[in-house]
Amino acid sequence: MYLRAISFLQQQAREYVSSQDLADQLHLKSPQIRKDFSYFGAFGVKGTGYHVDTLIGRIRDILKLSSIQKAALIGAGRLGKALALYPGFGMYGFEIVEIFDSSPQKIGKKIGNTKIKSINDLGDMEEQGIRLAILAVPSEAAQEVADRLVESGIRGILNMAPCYITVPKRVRVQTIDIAMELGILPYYV
Amino acid sequence: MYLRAISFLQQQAREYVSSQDLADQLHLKSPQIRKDFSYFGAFGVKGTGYHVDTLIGRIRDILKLSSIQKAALIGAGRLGKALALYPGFGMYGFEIVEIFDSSPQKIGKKIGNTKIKSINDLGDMEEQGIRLAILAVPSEAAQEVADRLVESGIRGILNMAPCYITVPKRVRVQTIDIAMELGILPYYV
DNA sequence: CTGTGCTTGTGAATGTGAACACAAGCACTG
DNA sequence: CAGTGCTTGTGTTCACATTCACAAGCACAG
Ligand SMILES: NC(=O)c1ccc[n+]([C@@H]2O[C@H](COP(=O)([O-])OP(=O)(O)OC[C@H]3O[C@@H](n4cnc5c(N)ncnc54)[C@H](O)[C@@H]3O)[C@@H](O)[C@H]2O)c1
Ligand SMILES: NC(=O)c1ccc[n+]([C@@H]2O[C@H](COP(=O)([O-])OP(=O)(O)OC[C@H]3O[C@@H](n4cnc5c(N)ncnc54)[C@H](O)[C@@H]3O)[C@@H](O)[C@H]2O)c1
Repeated sequence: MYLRAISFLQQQAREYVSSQDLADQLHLKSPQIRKDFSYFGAFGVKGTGYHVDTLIGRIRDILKLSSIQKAALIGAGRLGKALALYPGFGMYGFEIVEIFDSSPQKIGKKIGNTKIKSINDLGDMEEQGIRLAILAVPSEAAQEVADRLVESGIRGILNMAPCYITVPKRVRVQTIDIAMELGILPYYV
Repeated sequence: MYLRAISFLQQQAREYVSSQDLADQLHLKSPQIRKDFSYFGAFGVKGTGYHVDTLIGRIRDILKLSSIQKAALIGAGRLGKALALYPGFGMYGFEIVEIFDSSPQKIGKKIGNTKIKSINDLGDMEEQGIRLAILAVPSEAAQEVADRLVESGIRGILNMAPCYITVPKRVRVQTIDIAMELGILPYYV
């Protein structure tokens, strides 16, 4: 969240930012931000604020986003297609290098410059340096595909299906349930 | 989250569920679940668990998801198209009744059964009983469109653009930044 | 109708994160 | 070089959420 906000400031050629500025932008309190940054090691300048470039570098290092991270996309349906063509992953240094699907109609076709391969040709992801996967298959297939991904050496899964998937401890899953997020709104409205 | 998990059990014709069962499924501790449900008012049966149908009804009531909620979609791009055709909103009682875009190439075309209208014909959402909007426009346009939505009487916005938008206090915003969620993974991997 | 086995509901203890308040420090001015 | 204005870093306080532990209660069996 900080990385996104501060990258935005970088684009505007801002050199320094104060905790108060960030707090206003992110709708947080300024001590919160100073405490967080202090855990990274102190590098703010009293009276001036934090050096934007330094801050971005530090956060990227901590999040291990300094080097390009390869990712595989599973499921070339409506959502999968949108994700495959989404340029926003680039900002965090992600690159979708493989797309897999199970549908014979889709295998062999291309999305952008990437050819859709059969899920049966998943192979060894670890060997290819692909540690992340984006899962955009129907809920019913999510667990089965996750199992295959784990077997192939994937270490992190971004799950777009509205269901829990079970994986070994060494694998990290992050689930986004878009409908659920929308479901939060009526309560407050 | 509870609603999703328990709806799943309902589909499997499960009649009762214990806090322990749910805890295992959601990777939580069972007292957490009992505490949460106790805030809703006690209605579990000792020795048996919670009645699935009653629980779902209660949670839907609290979240104001008992009646159908109309929603407008803004932005008929790649993501917008996927969202417009996504059946998963139905589970929470949502229905996308209007689609708006600014591109002359898209206005007038249909996605599913819904015609894409011009953003200039937004009109009065409140009058039409539309209180929610899904925002799937480029980041640069997000704030401007949000302002127009607020003006038209929208009360809740699901923002898919990777940026903060500022709205009056009476309006609630929920932002999903898909790339950011993926950005969390490398740290743990 | 009594005993056994679960499961709930909740007071108390624990853990954790946010907010406050302020000393310390840098920059810039005259 | 002293004075002024901002901003950081952090010890302390506070608030809240999670977890524990256990009495109370229901179902079902014999
Ligand atoms: N469409 C949306 O806007 C949206 C929004 C939120 C969540 N989702 C979720 O994302 C997932 C995909 O949604 P969608 O709308 O793209 O669905 P879709 O039906 O358009 O696409 C699913 C794709 O997955 C492929 N697939 C099915 N089983 C597979 C398997 N075992 N291995 C590999 N590929 C397989 C299908 O061939 C298809 O191409 C679903 O779980 C859905 O709930 C979608
Ligand atoms: N594509 C994805 O998978 C993906 C993933 C995560 C987030 N997002 C975000 O979702 C948003 C949309 O992404 P996309 O890939 O669909 O982009 P897109 O360029 O394909 O579509 C954007 C649509 O918005 C319309 N638009 C532009 N300005 C508008 C305005 N002022 N009023 C109404 N409509 C307007 C455009 O005509 C276009 O149809 C972006 O903010 C993007 O960052 C997309």
